[in-house]
Amino acid sequence: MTAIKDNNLSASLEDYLEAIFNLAGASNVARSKDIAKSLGVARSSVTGALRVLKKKGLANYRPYDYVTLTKAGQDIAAEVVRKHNIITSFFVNVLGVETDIAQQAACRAEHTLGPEVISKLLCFIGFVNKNSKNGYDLADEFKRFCKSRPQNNSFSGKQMSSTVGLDEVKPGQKCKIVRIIGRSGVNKRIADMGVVPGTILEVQRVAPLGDPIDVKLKGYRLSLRKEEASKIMVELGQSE
Amino acid sequence: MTAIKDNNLSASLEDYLEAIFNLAGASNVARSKDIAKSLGVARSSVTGALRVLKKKGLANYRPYDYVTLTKAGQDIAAEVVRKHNIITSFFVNVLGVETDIAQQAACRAEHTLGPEVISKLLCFIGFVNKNSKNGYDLADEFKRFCKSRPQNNSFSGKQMSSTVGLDEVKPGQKCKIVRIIGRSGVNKRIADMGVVPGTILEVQRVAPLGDPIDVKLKGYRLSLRKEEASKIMVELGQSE
DNA sequence: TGACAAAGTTAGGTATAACTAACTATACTA
DNA sequence: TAGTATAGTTAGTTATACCTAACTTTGTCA
Repeated sequence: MTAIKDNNLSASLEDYLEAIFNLAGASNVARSKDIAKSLGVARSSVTGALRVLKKKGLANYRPYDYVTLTKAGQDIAAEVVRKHNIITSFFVNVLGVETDIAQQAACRAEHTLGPEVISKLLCFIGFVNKNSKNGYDLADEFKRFCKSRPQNNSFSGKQMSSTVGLDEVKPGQKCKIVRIIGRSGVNKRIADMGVVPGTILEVQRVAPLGDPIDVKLKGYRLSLRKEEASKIMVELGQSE
Repeated sequence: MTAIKDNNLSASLEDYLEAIFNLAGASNVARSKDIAKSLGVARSSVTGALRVLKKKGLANYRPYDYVTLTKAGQDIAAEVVRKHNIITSFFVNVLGVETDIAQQAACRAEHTLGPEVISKLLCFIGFVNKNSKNGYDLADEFKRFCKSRPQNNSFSGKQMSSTVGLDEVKPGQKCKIVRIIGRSGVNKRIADMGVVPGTILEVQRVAPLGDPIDVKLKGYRLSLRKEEASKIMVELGQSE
């Protein structure tokens, strides 16, 4: 039970670590102003973050002094940078995403992809490179493939049933009742009026604040309160 | 200037939307308890999130009532689910990551990958599938490639110079001074004592609280305060 | 050396997103 | 139909991570 290494750094703190690591570069030193600029935050936010990093033993920080990373801080920062580079490299070299868009996406994704995915990604980049040397350039081949079918946006995975509440239907639209939600009391009242699943109805008029809503069904008119209408789930686009 | 659609949903709210969308499934209705369970949060947190989603016009919510998504909410949820599926599919089918790890990673990454990356990813999955039909199974080939070189963890992108403050060096270790940070006053004082970049020194004793630190350099001993030592950046692993 | 600008800090405030504990509404069941 | 279990809400607290405005420290230069 002796102080297990607490690796649970927030994405924000990892960003600070990475920024300091990158700024340190040649001089091993980062200045608060530059950290603030590179992360696009106020100077005072940097002060706060540095206090936390110091408390976690990742940065050497004393007020009004230069900032350096401890060994532990450097290790984490190096890992973040490594992830960042792997992800960017994949986006740019394999997927062919534009460099600055890839950079931004990588910066956001680097905190969320775990070691399994990262190592596979690294391996995959190696695979693509090796293949490219063997005469079959995968990245190139993929680029050609992309051009041949530019807009293939069909990957829904789930059949989108466009079911909405009756309170969202606009005047003039026809729809079919799919299901009625709600407690027995209200439910029964409107069921008595012929409002049951399967019924096709047409919205005729919606009052300014959406209450009440006038609908036509089975030849007669009905005025529903918005609260009731929201409980009647309907399917749009009924031609008849 | 008429109310431009505010698409800036937090990752947390997108998660709620996705959970409601998935729970709704057959019945078009989600219950607070189930949302809480599927996201692993307290029931009261769901109430709070639902209030926000209602205010943004994404969910139909009234206290003690069932929850449904508005058309707008459904659209966003469907997009999140779509992303989720694309990312998971890529992780599992192309990279060969284990399904539940891929699910978790996808769930975290789905909020951070923008449309460019997602569309490329989608396209890439199509590319891999097509290739697999043409006799060259890319995913399979990659799996074999992975096995042939299991531990290829070299992707640093940046030369890791293991430079730390002298205050982090343990007794007995030798190191070389790389750089001295700090204001002229202190800087000059220790420079006069022979502490200049390039010097190799050995840490002899560190007092209990890390202050002072006794070092040996150029044949004589020196006692440094921790504050001073932290400003002396050194490179570890000097054999001589 | 003393005034000034730049860098850094503090204080105080906001928003998000979670929690626990206590309360209230709803639904079920005898 | 009364009592109770469950679901849902409110109130109050915590932690993160940002902000602005005002203050302090530091370094430079005339």
